[in-house]
Amino acid sequence: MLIGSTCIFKQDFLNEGFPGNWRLDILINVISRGMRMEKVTVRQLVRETEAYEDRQVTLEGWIRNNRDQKSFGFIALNDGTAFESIQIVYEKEFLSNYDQVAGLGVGSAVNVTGKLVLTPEARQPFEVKAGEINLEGVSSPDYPIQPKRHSREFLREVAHLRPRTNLFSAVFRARSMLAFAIHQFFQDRGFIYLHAPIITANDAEGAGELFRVTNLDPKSPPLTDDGLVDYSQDFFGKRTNLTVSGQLEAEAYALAFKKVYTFGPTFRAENSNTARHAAEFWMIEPEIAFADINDNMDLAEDMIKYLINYLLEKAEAEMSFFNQFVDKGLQERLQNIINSEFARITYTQAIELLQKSKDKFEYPVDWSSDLQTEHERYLTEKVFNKPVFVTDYPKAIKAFYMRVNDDPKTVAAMDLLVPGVGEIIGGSQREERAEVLEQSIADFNIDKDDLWWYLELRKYGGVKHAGFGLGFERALMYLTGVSNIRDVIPFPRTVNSCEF
RNA sequence: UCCUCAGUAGCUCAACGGCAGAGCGACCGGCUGUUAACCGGUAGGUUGCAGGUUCGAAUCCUGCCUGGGGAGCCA
Repeated sequence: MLIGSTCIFKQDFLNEGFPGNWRLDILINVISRGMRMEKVTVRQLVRETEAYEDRQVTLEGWIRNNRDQKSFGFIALNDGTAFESIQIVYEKEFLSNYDQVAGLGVGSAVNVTGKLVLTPEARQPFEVKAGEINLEGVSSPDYPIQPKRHSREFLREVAHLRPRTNLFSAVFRARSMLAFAIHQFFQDRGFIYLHAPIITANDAEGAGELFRVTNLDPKSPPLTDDGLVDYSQDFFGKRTNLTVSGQLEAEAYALAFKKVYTFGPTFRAENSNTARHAAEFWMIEPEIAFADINDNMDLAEDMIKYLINYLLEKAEAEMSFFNQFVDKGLQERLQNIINSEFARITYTQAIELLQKSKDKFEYPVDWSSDLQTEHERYLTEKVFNKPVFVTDYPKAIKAFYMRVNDDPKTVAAMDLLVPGVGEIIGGSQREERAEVLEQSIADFNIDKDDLWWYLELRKYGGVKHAGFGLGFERALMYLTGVSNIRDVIPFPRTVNSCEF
């Protein structure tokens, strides 16, 4: 305790600056702060247990569980800095407010000072013997999170409290780490992080239904002579919406920085009600110049493997929790993926595989229509049992900007399918030839005036380039085994649901 | 949007045409090392909403609402 407090004293002293005129009140203040117990986090205690052995520590956190007996009791304390909770032992003999502490309910916030002792015989490796427990914030008896299993559906209704459960503590710690890993991966490889606009007038891509952005009066918007809403009088002087993709902007920056990535929120107003769709989600969109579809797949494969590796290494407690309680066999499966090559097949080969299959499909398999979920699952789960790139789809079922192959019925598209989640990445080599691109824009009935700048990229030093979009939440689902996208977003926004 | 299943105590569920119940949680008490502690007791209900059938409806029928699973759309 003395060693610890001496340390704090010096630290505080330096932070305060050296007082020019010594005043008693300041001196007392500084000394009393220095005399306080060393404030630590659960994370520190779990990671450097030996360093704190037999030392006095002060913890602040929330009660996960409180069991009292006649003259002693146990608190499971969690402060959110680590997945683990710490056992606090308190005894009537040493605690003046024993009865108050014994009566504290789950969810209450306390400040605990006590000695860390190793408990090699017990289920937990160490515990803190409390000398003092002070109430920071009481929790009412109707606190909905109990020390027992709750359904995910119920926890979604208390999304403001669910991060205090084991599952969501692990999920959102993993989410944070995964976001960091994405930046690490690209930054290490010389990519420039691009903030693509959130508000855009570009609705030509057809990636999804749009959320309109306007500040016109919804009751009486200005009208044109035709009786339509006159968006020329709107804030931006034209129709605008929330972004459905930063890809087109990313292409412009790739043709300046060579390698860029976006990582930000994306909005789609699709009326889709599934476990893997949300109206607001995050997307990562790398774009690389002087690169073709194979470079694109190499990048995607490296990235997925990097992300898996990162979480397995840095989120050990969380990953083993997922493995035990969410998805048995998760760790083994992920380990296998790191060590295996992703399969790569063309759409045409995929169709052949499906046609040869003995499995009966609800939807017919024929060249020219898109692969159904059941087809994708068959390929990635039954044929390969690992991630599969499917490339070179028919032109008609893919987006206008994808590069037309020499055949010329197909385009250089690539989707990455993974077991359990389905499509996790969609990407392509982009059409860099101005005249071919203009033809595609015409074929898709898009007004080329809207894309004048996009076309100019082909006019001024346009080169072959490629990129893809990774759904951040889908990646997180894949890596944690959590099967509903609503459980990997802090406050999910889906059709008819925007609580919190 | 379509298909499908479900909605009963704070939570998880039982009762399936005849007295609305259990476990956990809450509250009160007991217990000298608990760890989703244990033991005893108490309270807690407009059975999602509206209508219908019936002597009688949580239970059967119709509509609506909400949620789960699947499909489409996609990341």
